[in-house]
Amino acid sequence: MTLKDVAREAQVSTATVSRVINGHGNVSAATRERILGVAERLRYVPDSGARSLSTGLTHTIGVLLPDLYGEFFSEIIRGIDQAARGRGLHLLLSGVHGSAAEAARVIRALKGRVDGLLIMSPYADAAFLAEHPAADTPAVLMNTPVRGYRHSAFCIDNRGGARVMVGHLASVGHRRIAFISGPENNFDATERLAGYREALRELGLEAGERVLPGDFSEESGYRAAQSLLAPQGREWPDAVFAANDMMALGSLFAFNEARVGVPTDIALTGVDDIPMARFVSPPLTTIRVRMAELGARALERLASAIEAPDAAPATTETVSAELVVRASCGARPPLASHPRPMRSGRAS
Amino acid sequence: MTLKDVAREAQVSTATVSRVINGHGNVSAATRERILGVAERLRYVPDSGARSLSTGLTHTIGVLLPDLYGEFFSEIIRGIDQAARGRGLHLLLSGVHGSAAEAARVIRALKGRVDGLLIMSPYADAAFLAEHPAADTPAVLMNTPVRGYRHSAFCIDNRGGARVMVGHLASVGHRRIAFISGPENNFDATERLAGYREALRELGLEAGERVLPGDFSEESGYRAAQSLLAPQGREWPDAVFAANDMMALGSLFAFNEARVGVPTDIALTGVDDIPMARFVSPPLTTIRVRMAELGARALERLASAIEAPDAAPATTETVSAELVVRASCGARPPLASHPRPMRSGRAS
DNA sequence: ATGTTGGATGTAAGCGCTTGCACCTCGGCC
DNA sequence: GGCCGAGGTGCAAGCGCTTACATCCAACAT
Repeated sequence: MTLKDVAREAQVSTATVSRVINGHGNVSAATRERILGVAERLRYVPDSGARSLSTGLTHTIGVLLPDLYGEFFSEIIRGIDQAARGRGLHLLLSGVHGSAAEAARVIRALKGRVDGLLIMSPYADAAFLAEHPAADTPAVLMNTPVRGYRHSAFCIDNRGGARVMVGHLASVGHRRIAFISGPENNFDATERLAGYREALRELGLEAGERVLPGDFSEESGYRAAQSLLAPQGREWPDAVFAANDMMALGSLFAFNEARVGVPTDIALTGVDDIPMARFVSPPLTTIRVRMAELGARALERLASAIEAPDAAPATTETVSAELVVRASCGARPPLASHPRPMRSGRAS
Repeated sequence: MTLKDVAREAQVSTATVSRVINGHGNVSAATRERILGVAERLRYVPDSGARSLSTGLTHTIGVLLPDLYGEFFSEIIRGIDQAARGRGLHLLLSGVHGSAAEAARVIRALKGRVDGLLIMSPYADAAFLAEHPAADTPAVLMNTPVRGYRHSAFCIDNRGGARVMVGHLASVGHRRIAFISGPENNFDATERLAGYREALRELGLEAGERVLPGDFSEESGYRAAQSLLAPQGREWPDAVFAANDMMALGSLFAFNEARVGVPTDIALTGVDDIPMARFVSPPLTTIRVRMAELGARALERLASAIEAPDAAPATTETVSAELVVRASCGARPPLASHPRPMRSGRAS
């Protein structure tokens, strides 16, 4: 079962077997065949753990995500996996829920098992990274506020996406554009809010600025819309821009309940392009973020950083967000057409 | 940076340092403190790879999934991750796309890096498992047709779920129940079809049996519904039971286009309870499968198999599928109420 | 015939850690 | 006072593999 067994059986040294298994060095054809035969017969499978110890290479990437939940992360993982497969790398996955301390513990536990780290964690700030044991391991950050001190980073262009959306709403004729924000301490959320405000400023629409609290949940979007419609409230805005699609959906239900027409009475848009966005009525105009691409690019970057540790300096790149125009923004008549077919819901 | 460095610095042998780090053996308080201090100062982090080689334990589970795509697998992974975290295990993830050969290659590559395998692959049949190198590694199968030869297995109760659905439709008064099937070589699909047929038989509704081809895609559901409505066709069935929700949605669009009322003219149901199911109009009656639970239970089973290799025999367990009654089956008036709030769409 | 290759193979020293066993040092006991 | 036991520590042999270096030998050049 081990190299040694094969060596003994084939009457050669372990070195020779190792050479054959790895295709290294000079081994005569005869010996090679013999060894291969024995290995086959003994069902020998090399122990990659031992190999890693010896070579210092694990061909494995540690992936730290804040949560393994939902379509969002499944997309990232898919992108990472695809890129990893292309490079013959394995993925050691870890959903980090708790504190910075937990994140640090996980990273420590990965020492000696991974060649590099892909980190997406709210706790992965500069202090954390400087202080903690990731120091000696190549790492790439995903969607963190940290601008690369020594690590490359990939971020979603939340700010740009929000600006594009506001620009689009304005171009369709909406002047008073309200915003339903996300959690206050959330990086994505604050960036989107900032983009919204910037765009209003640039377009001279500050007068219509109105920010409603939200927390990314459908429920909070529902409440935000209700507060907007409250009788004692001000005049309705022309459009509501929710910081994510789930809140936009919540708002949509509130509007439906109140018999407020979307987009006839009020336009509505979101961010994320979740699968449901195209299925609701009216289909939701939103911002699509290529999470799979983000994951794939981050892995590629990490892989090159591992291959050539000091070839390139740490960079911070941005994955562009793209406007997806459907009916809810009023740019098109809300026709009840058949959406384009989706990928199969089940794969097994 | 290594054990040896700490030992030298603290003027003790590596054995003692190892004991302190692992909390083993008898070490005087004084020495322990000194070593801990040095370790801290040197930022020593044990190399878990080396530790694994020495102990033979990796505390890592290899997870083989057919594809890392979509909500379905993200749920399984989440369940696995949660259970793994609870037991202090890491996850080595691998999406296996191609052939049985590729699956075998991946399993070989995992030798020495994992303590056990969680396998979900259409290629993981009995022959594959007997032949291939998983033989010496504890493994648990998920949702495969194989009945445990030496491996435990967890399956979704597709057949039972389908029967429950047919029973429900019948109880609501539908007699002629059509079925849109999934891919022919798909295990889930064939089980659901079998359940449908069994239930019809038991209920004496064979006369209404009608199976339309489908492939789990929305598009195929759309076409199936169209063929059902085709003018030259037979009389419409009372209900259409699609083998998954995506096809049910496709059918729903076809019915909408044809101005066929659901559930007034025709009832419609699916399987999977994808998030969209509750958002469409009318909300879709469906079968919910607890994928996260399946993943979690499979991991628990594997973990105990690893701890006590021959404590329990291989078992095949079934994860129950549960009926979710909404409006599309005609059991309730299709009211446009606000669905219960969903979990946040974004977590970062 | 002797020195020189260079291909084929073996030797053995690690990689960083764990752990059975041996060793030492005491306090306590008869 | 010698013996025992036990806590505290070190020694060294692995775990399974890779790889620099040494070795050997046939073939070849001079």
